[in-house]
Amino acid sequence: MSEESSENERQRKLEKLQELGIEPYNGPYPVTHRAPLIQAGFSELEGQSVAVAGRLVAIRVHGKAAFAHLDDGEGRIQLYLRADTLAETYTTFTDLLDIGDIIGCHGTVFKTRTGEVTISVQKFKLLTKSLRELPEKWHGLKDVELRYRQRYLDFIANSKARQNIHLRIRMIALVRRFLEDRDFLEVETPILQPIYGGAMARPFVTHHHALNLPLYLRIAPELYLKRMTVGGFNRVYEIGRNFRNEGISSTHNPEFTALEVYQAYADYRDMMQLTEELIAFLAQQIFDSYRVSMAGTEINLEPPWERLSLQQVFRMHAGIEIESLQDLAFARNYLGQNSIRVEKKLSWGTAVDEILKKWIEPELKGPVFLYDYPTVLSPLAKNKPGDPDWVERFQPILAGIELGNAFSELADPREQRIRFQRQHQEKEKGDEEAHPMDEDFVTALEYGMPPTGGLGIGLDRLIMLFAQEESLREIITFPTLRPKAL
RNA sequence: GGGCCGUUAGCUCAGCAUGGUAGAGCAUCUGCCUUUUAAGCAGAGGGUCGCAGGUUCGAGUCCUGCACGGCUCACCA
Repeated sequence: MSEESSENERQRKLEKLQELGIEPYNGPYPVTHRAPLIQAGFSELEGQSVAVAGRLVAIRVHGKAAFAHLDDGEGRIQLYLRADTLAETYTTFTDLLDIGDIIGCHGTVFKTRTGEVTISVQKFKLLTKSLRELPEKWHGLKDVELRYRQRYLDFIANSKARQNIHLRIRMIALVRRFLEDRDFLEVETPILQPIYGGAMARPFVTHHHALNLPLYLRIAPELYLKRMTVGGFNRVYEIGRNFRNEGISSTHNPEFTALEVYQAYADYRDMMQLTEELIAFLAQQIFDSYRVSMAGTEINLEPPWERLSLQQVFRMHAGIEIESLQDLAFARNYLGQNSIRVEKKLSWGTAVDEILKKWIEPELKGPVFLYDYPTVLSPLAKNKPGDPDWVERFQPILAGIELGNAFSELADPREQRIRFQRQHQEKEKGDEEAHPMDEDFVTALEYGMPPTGGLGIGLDRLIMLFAQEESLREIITFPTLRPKAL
């Protein structure tokens, strides 16, 4: 087989290297410079000696001289190797090293006649022998299954894949900086929870042996973060993984990274401001502009963002009064006319939700805050003053995508208990995503939670939009896949 | 979970409508080559065509099932 013969070829070279007394897995190596710095600082570095280390990604042998490209993780730099400088080690390089091998080398910086900044190698050291052939140099690794399964190959072969992860890391660091600057404390709350909550979703279930207890992987940290505001932590946030046992799609992964923020003595209007300022800050830091190209259109993220109540948006985009959907016969008729399929049991809440998600939101370029939601859809949000049917809740929409969810938190333990009981009834009726009763949380509210604004943002989706990708998997370091059957 | 599409050399892809001994480029190997950059020139090796059945004298190609993946619908952020 070809793979075998190629591996044997590399195996043969590895054995030959050992015969020559060259250790094929070596290290460390004292690196003095990184590729982008050598290129940027050429005028100062010309003629100077530098030491670099990285993976050989291209080799061009021209008889008694050779060129190679080294990828050091930050960039690529060309190497120039000559038989007269390197003596007998020159043939070691040309005969026994391969694309994919990791080496360290030092030499002087110069420019070739074509103007490329290059290191004229004085000495090199093999650090790691690669036993498998890398993906093709020109087309890279295209096969999406291989790209996600062997993500390390994707990162080696496709610079956009690497850039996406760098962007992700940078954005998350910037979110932390933004919140630290506003005196929010980053906290850690349980991922393993005896009662899951804070969202409507099916959980993953696991089991603790010593306690002989079923535990759920959190679907959201919400109820614990609110317990912290009860405990006197007035500005908290958490960035972490949530787990939802739902389908996988270009905008859903079973584990995803969410930001949740809680600010005591604030409400959802403050959270709107926090949201637009946060995302505008990210755009400024990353693109140096409020105008950002997302999903094929330019979006202006400069605050303040448009704010549309559900009443307004239903009038504008659906041409109906939202309350008219409380008449289920009308709702059924309307959904049918617009060929919106509803698999769940039709109710006032599901009708609103379906029209919003399938009909209205995809049309909204944004950025826009949709606000004031029906209470039935929001078991943890606070009612609008004097109006039990509506809650103070909003969702930020960007390029037709729901980026998150926020509300004035429900602090009244009596009302919270009733909402839980209603959810519990839905669960009894077979709604697997209904919120379970959490007595301990209600108890916490009975001790008193300050008025609080809460915000959740799906960071993966935000990163996806900033990365100009159309699938979450492109910005998730290791996307969830079914293991290959043997 | 449903529908549609895909799976051929290490990688990127042809070949399949009309069945007849498996192709190209890159990579690899051999030879030549001291400023190339998808280096070049000459030659060579490399395949249970995703897996299992079926139809057929004959299947990469047609049919069925399965696996994995992508898109999409459904659910959710």
